[in-house]
Amino acid sequence: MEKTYQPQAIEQSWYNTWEERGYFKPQGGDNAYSIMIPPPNVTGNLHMGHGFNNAVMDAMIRYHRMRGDDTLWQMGTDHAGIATQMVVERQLAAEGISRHDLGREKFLEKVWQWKEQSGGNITRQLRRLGSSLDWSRERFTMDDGLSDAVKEAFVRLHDDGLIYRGKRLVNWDPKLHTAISDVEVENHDEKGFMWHLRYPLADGATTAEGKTYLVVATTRPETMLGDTAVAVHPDDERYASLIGKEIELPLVGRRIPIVADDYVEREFGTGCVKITPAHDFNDYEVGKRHGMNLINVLDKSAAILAAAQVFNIDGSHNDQVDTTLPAAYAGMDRYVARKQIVADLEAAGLLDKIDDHALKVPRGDRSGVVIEPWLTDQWYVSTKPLAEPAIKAVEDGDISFVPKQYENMYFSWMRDIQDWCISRQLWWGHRIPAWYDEAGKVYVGRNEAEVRSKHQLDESVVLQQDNDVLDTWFSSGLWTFSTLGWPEQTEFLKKFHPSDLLVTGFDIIFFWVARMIMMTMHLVKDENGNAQIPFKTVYVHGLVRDSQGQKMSKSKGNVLDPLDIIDGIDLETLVQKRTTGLMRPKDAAKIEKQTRKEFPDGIESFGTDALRLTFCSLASTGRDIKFDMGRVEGYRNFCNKMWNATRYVLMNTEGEDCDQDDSGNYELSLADRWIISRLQQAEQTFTESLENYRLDLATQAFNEFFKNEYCDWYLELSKPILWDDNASTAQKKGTRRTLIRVLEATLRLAHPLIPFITEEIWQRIKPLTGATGDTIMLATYPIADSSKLDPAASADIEWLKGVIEGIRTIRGEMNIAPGKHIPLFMQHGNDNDQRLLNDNRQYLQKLANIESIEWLEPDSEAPTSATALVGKLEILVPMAGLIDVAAERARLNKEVERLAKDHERTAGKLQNPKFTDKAPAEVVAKEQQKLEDINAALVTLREQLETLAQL
RNA sequence: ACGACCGUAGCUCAGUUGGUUAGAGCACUACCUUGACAUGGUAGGGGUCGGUGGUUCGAAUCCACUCGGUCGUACCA
Repeated sequence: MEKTYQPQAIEQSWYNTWEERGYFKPQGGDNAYSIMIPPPNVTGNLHMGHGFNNAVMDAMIRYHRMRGDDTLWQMGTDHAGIATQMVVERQLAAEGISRHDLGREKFLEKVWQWKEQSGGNITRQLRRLGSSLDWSRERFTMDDGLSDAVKEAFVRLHDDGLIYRGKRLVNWDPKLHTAISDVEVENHDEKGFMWHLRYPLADGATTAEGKTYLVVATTRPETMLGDTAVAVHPDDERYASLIGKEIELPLVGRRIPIVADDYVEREFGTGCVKITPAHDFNDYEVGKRHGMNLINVLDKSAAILAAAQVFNIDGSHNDQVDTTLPAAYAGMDRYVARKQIVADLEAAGLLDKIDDHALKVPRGDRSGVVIEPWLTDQWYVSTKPLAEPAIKAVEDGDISFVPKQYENMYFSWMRDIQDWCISRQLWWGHRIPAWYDEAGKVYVGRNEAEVRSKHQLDESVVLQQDNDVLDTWFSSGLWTFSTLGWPEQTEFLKKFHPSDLLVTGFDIIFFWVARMIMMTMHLVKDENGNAQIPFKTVYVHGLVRDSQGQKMSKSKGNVLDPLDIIDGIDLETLVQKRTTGLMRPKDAAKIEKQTRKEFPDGIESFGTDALRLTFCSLASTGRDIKFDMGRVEGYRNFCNKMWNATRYVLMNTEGEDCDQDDSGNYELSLADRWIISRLQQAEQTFTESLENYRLDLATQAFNEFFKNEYCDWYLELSKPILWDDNASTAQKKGTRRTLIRVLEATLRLAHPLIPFITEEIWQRIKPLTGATGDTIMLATYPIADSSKLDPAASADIEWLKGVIEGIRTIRGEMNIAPGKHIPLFMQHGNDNDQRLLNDNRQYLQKLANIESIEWLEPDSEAPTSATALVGKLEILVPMAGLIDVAAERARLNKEVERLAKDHERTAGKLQNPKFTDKAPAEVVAKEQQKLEDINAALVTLREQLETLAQL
């Protein structure tokens, strides 16, 4: 074996081997276990979130696969409507072509071409993480099967009265010309203004103060063209007499009423609010309460219309209201119009004042432009009826969240769920299966032929399919079952649905998790006709943040690419990567500076296993994690330790009889029995931790066992036997057998977390272990065997450790070279101590570099020594020529001081009758024992100090 | 403003139902190239567990208040 661990040399080739040999396919026993991957965006690139959730999912998948379950990790990607369309549009734009030049059909061909060429990026990257996904069943939300599922779902929901079309306010992106969802809107703090406008009262009315106008405050003066009322608080005495009177809307000349609504805050501004139901979500609600019209004054690009469009609150067309708008603003962009309108109001003496005002501005995350609440015809899913069973499924525990507190988040959202706008004005996506006749009547069906036959429409009726596509989340909502072949009742659907585990971030509980639950429960039934859930457990993980706790983002330039941690990256390349393609190029200098400061030498290559171990170690309670590169390095070093421990084991077992043929005739030493016992405990803890989704505790248990027990102690304890010419063949065989078999079991135990190094080592040691099988991936998962627990061996080893540590402490603090062989005395021990000495003399001499050990009778004179205590047993290192008296006294004094403090605390407790009366007897007994031990130790140490004082 | 979560060593994090001297990794100090490993070993230093008050024989752990941080919803014209 190479002298150091080199992940680059092993990881990719093992992955290729696994995939080629079909190990990722379901192939276990009767018990099915499945996870559906949250479909990554096909335009996407790997980020730390993927790294994190794949580490978790793959750990669970590999664990269950090794447990013998029929295990499916379903792979697939989603088509990411807007993102993909924009990528291809950008490409076309470089050639000077717009999608409209091409037309819909041709454009979609281009998108598919792009997908074939570039859509595999993310899937290649996921392979680098070691994820054991079933690639043979990979799906894509736009493939034929999933598209059929989408149509089927749409039609069924429509037939069940749960999908409808309506005119509503939506988040409209005036650049991309589509509705977008709330998650695609980012609210930024920006500086703006509050314009105070004077709205003249009609019919000579005056305010209580005698003014002929009301002052309304607004951040969006241009929307005043669409005002339908001014609202005041019903209890506001200042305006009580004006309620029901009218305003003459400036510039427009339309009359609008003054209404009372308790939405208005009396204290804010002037207490008068202009109401524009067609351009503001809050105003829309006010408008609904007062039966106002919706007056839309903006076109799809957010420019002012030549004439307003007026609708009744139910969305129907209204031809009663005058649609005249001032001609001067027609065609002006909203911000140009804003300037002009303010200027015109000022000229008319209607501008009261302008204040600075900080506000949240909603911007489209793709386009960066300010989102406009805009009135459009859209398709909606009626969510209330779907939410009810979905809430119940979680209440009843059919679905549970880990950690549990996320259930509250789920409930609170589901309780006031809004109808879901599912249409998008894009070309790339699932086209809505609805057709219109020339009169505008809509028919829904799986295809045009079905629509015609269902509604008896012959060829003479011209049908036109809806131009819009469905929200990408609509197809994602079907993910757990559409990927398994629904609406066909496939074997896979029967076997693997409901899935077992969903691993996802809390930020999409609403947008994805909740919708999956609703869609699945409505559409998928079991044999008994009962609603099926999509998954039993939702594991919610936190966000991966940078080392400062900042959210990682391209614009902050603090993004880490998991592949750069795996492969390493030099500083210049990293700087370049972080500073290209920025939304604001002027940030480049700052980002460069901060990158050079944080990674002066770039990033080392740590390998996938170290990265995965880091994610697992941080995966505790669903909280955000600050990514710490130091930890990756630590785990890389840990892998190196595994590598080198293996070299030691191989060095001592290759070509030897390790009982690989199960011939027996071996003898287990104390150390062998102890490490085997300890292994059972590690297996127990590790498995329990996995079952509870505490990968951090599993990681900890593994490290603790492998490094602190197996490497630090067991390997050392094996040396005195293996290197002892007098040791018997049976003893050596027993030790070799234990060395190799414990290592082998440990590899299987840890394989779900660190697949590559465990496979590499397993293959190398396999012939010596008697293990069979072609891969550790499909080897049996270790299960703790309580019959192998050996408390007696553990107690003996604890004694041995205590003695050795006592000697090492003396050496360390007294500056005795570790290699110097020293004599040792023991005194005042009991029979057990004496037995232990006799049994373990050889271990002690070898591990503590002792030249001789002498057991002193209680009454015999001991040489002046440095002392360590193991229980009552005194470990004496003679000082002659080795130890400075003053130093030893200082050391003992420190120890006495510590014990004295402890004594005081413990004695105090025991003297307190409240404690002795009320505390459980075993706790009291424990304290008593402790006090005795402290007393004994103090007596011994003080005697020693006396002795030293007399020198 | 409301709700959730968090605050433990210089840094990143554990700490199960209250019960020895509050742990790990990284960083730090000293010593050590010894026949698996310097991507290492051994020993060591470092914490009044954000603060205050309470419950309790006993609180990092439970309760109340408070300060600070993160996130979500509402932050409104």
